[in-house]
Amino acid sequence: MLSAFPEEKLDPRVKRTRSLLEGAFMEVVAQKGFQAVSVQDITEKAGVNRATFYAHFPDKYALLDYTVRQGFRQELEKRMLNVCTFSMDNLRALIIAVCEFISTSSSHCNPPSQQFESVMETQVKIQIQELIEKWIDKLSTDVNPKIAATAASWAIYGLAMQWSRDKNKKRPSAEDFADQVLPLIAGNLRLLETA
Amino acid sequence: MLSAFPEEKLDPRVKRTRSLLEGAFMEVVAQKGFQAVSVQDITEKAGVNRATFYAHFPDKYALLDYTVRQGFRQELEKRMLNVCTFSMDNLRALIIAVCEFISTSSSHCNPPSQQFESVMETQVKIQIQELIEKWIDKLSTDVNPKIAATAASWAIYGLAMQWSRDKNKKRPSAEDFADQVLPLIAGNLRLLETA
DNA sequence: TCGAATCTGTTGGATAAGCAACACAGGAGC
DNA sequence: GCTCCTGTGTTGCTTATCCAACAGATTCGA
Repeated sequence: MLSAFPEEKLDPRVKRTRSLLEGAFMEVVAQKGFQAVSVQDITEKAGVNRATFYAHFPDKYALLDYTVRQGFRQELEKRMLNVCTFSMDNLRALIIAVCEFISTSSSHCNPPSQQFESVMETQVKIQIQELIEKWIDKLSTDVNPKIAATAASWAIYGLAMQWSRDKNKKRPSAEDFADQVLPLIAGNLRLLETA
Repeated sequence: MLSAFPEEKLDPRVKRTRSLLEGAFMEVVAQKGFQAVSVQDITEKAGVNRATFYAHFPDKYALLDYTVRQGFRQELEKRMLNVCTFSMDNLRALIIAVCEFISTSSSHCNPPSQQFESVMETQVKIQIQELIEKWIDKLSTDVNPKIAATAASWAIYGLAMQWSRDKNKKRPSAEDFADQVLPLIAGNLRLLETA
């Protein structure tokens, strides 16, 4: 598999350690919430020395960044969105991915702190933007990739956020919601005609 | 917890490595059978360097020893038999433990090789024997601990083996079987009167 | 307000794990 | 016979992790 992310030639020990920290982090955050969690909690649960933690991350905020980033990348990989070109179907799949990632992630942190949501927003938007920018770059269009990708990433995240916060019984499924907003985003990209 | 097995002050790295090897070993053995498995298969699946394997075990047979030993210890710990004294209830629990351990283990190795069963028999009997010897030591009785423990361990293992090979529809549950043979074993220990 | 306790980052030296390379031992096929 | 191939153990050197100890920050209750 030709991944777009070249983080695969790492020392096995490094992979292992980060993965252990990531797993432990998610567990303890689910139990106590992000704020209440200490670095000690994480390393203890992970079976990793505290000094080793600091060799990888400056603090728990950096681990949160890393965890969210990795999580969303996996979400994209799962749907093969990391190895594809632009199409309406893929854009739709991306919107669904964002909706479901936000939904499951935020339900996974009790209580959901401001810190948490802010980091999630930053990291996820960055990756949406990078992906869409790559999509546009591969097309021959006069749209400015950076501009269009920025607009689209903000729009997608905002919409997905609103959807995930919607507690109404009649909230549409992620798929239906994606169908609903798809033309809007596509118009945002000014790509309705080229694809 | 005051465990009878002092393997708890190990460097976290060696615990981790052995546990990874053990897990990978069980997986690949379940897939290909013990004979067909190579050291490479194991280390690859475990994400551990092959040289590291040899730093812990001379070959795959030693890993089999280790895995069986650890597995049975966990079986004992699960039932709290590693931290108790002799009683009929505990003897009964031990018989059940042996039955179920043999049953699940041998169903877990396809094809079940001679090597496999032989190692299992050796390792499990050793541990039954050690446990019973400790039990007897704590009692004030004129029974020779080594002799009695040897006889009991062979008898228990043999009976459990026979039970686990019994493919009859009307095979009793492990509990019923234990009740059935309990007096026999207890007589073997000549402890009917002292407990 | 003052300790006591807990958590945070950081350091130096010890130890385990990783890696690449090697010689060697079967086994398969020609 | 031969070579090719795959797996086995072993080695010297590099790198990551562990550990104990430290000083400073923060929290919390007396």
